[in-house]
Amino acid sequence: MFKYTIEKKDKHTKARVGKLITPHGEILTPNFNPVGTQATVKTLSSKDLEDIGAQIVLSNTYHLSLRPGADVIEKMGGLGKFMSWSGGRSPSSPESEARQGRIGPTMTDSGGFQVFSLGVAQKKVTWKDVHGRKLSKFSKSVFLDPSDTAILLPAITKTREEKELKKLKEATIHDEGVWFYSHVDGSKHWFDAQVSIGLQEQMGADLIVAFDDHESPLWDYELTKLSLERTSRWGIASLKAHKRKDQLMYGVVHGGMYEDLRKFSAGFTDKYFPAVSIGGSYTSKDVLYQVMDWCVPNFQEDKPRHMLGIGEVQDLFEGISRGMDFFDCVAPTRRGRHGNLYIHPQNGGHKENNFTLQITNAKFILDADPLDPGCLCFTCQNYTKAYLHHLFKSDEILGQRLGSIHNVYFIVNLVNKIRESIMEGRFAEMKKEWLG
RNA sequence: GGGCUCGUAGUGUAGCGGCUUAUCACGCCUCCCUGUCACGGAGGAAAUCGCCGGUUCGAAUCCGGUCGGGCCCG
Repeated sequence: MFKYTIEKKDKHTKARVGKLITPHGEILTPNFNPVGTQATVKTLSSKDLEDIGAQIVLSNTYHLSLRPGADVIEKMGGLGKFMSWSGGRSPSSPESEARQGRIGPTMTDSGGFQVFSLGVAQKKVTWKDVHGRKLSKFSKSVFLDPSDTAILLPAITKTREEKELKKLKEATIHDEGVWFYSHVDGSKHWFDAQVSIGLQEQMGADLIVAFDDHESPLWDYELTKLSLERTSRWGIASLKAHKRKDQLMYGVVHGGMYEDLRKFSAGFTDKYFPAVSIGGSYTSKDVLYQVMDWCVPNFQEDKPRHMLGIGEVQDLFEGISRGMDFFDCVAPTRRGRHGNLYIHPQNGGHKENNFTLQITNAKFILDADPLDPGCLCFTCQNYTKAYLHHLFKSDEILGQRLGSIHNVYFIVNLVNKIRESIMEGRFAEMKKEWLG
């Protein structure tokens, strides 16, 4: 039902091109998965995603189980059918092929990360460098002190004052799972491996993720080790709970920034799971790349490798060159909605600006050029920077949509071009052109 | 002709003798966003309080004049 084959390996790096066959179509790697947390990639229709060339969409078990409920998605024919996702255009199939009724590949995240990102990570911390300057990267990565308990804020608290006045509800992590409070209505819920996998089986995505515990990068070795032990235990429990054979399950590597924990976790995950992923939060890009360097040598060649939550331009190059196959990230859509739009190196993109420009800047008021000259996306083919600037300054919905179309197109096709460069033996060259 | 009102950043406003180096909102400028609670988060610039003159130790705040807007009575 699933088959992963390596088609081509790069001579100078660990980069590789592969093909994953799933029940709902094949996916070429390296591959970027747009994130559609609530069964929608915000502002984009399934037709938009097809036109962009996306091959798979990632949704979230936590969000969908709270609303509309995994049972609703099951009754509506599963995640792909529910969102009318017909999949990307296969290079081998003709443009005119009818898409009616076809369902494309989907993936769900386990919900483990949300226990962290909506709970443990809620306390605000600003990272500073050795000179006391605020770090531009990861400055929003917020982590609780190990002694604090996790907090979830009910959505019914609308203003900051209300939030402060409301009694904050704690989420508590136990050996077997997590109690947490819904951000939708404040109701109490239990998540563990059996629950997460059961929900993911109901929703029916092709690729699913084992239920994992997420360490804070601020935690010391002992706390991180305890967290990793939970992840390992929950991973095995996830495998035991998993019945459907038409779903491929990723195990998740953890261990924070500790070499021996990461190496152990990578080997452990590779030993038990048919597919491997790397999870975590990272205080810098250096740590992120170091973690991948530790993990990858412990993975077997022929298993799909997913880099959870990662997908900025530089990180895609560094991840692919280290042998990672799949990436997902909210950056293209979130940046797209906030007017932070990707541009190629020849148009001013570089590492320092994350290959983006801020379209709301006043210098674009009368700019008659396309956003990213040379880009073939719908936005760049039809609109000027001046118009995009106006849309964002006016808070018009079309701005968010055109920004998202461009950003997702940019990243999906950047990875597609990287894949081609590996096939043609010029990946290192392309990486140098982009990163210098 | 007489009377009453109002005049504070781009806009709308708070303050009505020392607690204000003048409040708040929007707007403006810039930065940030890595398994999305997110049209979100952070920072910044910008007003000699219509003008002139008094009273006072001290005036955006009180008084007089003046200019401008609005209203009322003849």
